[in-house]
Amino acid sequence: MASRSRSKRAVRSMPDEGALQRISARRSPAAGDARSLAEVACDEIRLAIREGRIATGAHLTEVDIASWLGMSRTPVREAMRHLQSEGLLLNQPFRGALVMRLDGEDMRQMFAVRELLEPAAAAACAMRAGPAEIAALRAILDEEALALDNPAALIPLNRQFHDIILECARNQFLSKAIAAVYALIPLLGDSNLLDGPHAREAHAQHRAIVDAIERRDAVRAEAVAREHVRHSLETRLTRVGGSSVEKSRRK
Amino acid sequence: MASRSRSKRAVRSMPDEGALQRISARRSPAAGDARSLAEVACDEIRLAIREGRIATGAHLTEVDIASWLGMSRTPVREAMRHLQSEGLLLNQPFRGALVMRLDGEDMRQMFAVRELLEPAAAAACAMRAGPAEIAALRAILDEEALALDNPAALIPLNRQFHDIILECARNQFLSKAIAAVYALIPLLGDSNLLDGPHAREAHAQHRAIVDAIERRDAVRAEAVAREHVRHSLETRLTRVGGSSVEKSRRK
DNA sequence: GGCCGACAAATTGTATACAGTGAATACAAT
DNA sequence: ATTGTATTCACTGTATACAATTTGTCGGCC
Repeated sequence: MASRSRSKRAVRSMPDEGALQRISARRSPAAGDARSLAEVACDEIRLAIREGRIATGAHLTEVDIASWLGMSRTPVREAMRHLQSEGLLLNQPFRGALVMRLDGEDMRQMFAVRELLEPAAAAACAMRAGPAEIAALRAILDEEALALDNPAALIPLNRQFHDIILECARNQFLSKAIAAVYALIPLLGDSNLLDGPHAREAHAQHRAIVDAIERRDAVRAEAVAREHVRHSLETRLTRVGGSSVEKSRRK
Repeated sequence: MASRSRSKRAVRSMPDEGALQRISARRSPAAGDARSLAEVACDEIRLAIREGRIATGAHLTEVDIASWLGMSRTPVREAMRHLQSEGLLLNQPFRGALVMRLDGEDMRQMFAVRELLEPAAAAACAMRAGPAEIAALRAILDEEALALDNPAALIPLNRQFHDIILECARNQFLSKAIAAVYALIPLLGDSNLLDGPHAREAHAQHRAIVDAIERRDAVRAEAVAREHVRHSLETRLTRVGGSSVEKSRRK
């Protein structure tokens, strides 16, 4: 009935003028940015999804994003295509893109695969790690120990920890497979590490994994890594169950 | 306008003129193609790599591909970006892209991960398969049996077989992870199914997998699938060892 | 009142122009 | 001859204009 005068159905999820100004401050010509606008767009969109500024299920169009980020459609298009191939966005041929949304079943599927891959990475790492890698892991552990109640610091540390193990496994296909799964983590919302008890338990498991790696105990590393993934899923599930978040039924 | 013969200059490591003509016949105005040029470009490049018309290690530029396929740089660029994210091409920021090449170690890594994922898919399928899926698998088996010496028919059947199992596993993340690994298969060169004995053994294993699935014997399905992957790697390795090793053709 | 076709709006798909980057090359100075 | 510097060149990164396509809406017709 109401004639569509504007193209802003997803208005509430789009950052407005304030954010726009903040972002497009990137335009300094002399700065050695070295990142293409497409990469910037990709990261911005991903971040906005992770932080909930763009809601899951929202409808995105190239021009909206382009004007939001203050660039032309070309790099935005490239970024959206990339996010589509990652699975974060769902392409609709002439109608824009939808931000994918995951339900509890999807989450279970994700963790089932992680439970397959991450223990394998830990085991491979245990067989290949050299002194340098073990030292790097220990350094992360120490930093984690000091940041257990500081999620903002803990989250990148956690990522580094898993990256080192993955790199140490020296299997590009394992890395690719895990990356394909991790790509959808921004859709899960807040990190588990915001939860203090979970962070402590996760840190203890990290320590156990490094201990096993240092002893070249691949079996133990694999087992602890599997437990680590399981624990992560449990925390997710209890957090969802405990909070008031309910699945919205609207299509 | 869309003239089909454009300036075909500076074709260095490109397919020859025959291929060029064959491809650019795509511009029929009435055809309900429904595929974007970017998708066409993506498929053409992938196919050319798989068939060896574009050598691994070759240097590709957007303009070369664009003039080869008779389209503008925009869809070509999109396709190349996609192939880069798949890992088939290696991007060099302002200098084009290289066709990735895999050595024996890479191949071992790939099969190590497949040995992790495909058995899991078979097991999940064994737990979830309904009559329809089992019938579909049996139909494929029958067709395979008739085409054991016809690789051109066998190859798509093989893909369908694995696709059905994967879909039946009903885990989008497992699918994504396997897809990430499979994406680099075009770099491996000729299919194992060109080898008669291998094709027969693979068919027997397929049959054993379906039998296990039908009996809901997840453990057995998993074991046979693992053996299937191992056998595939062995064939690859012996073929490489036996045939002319053309590793260092060019730097 | 409901169905059907044409028109209009919105959005993507594609082409192309132009600017920026980094390597190769030519040239001058030592 | 060698090295340092300027120029050129091929290529990508980005913006923008235009074509194609889908969908929703409005009017007419049964």
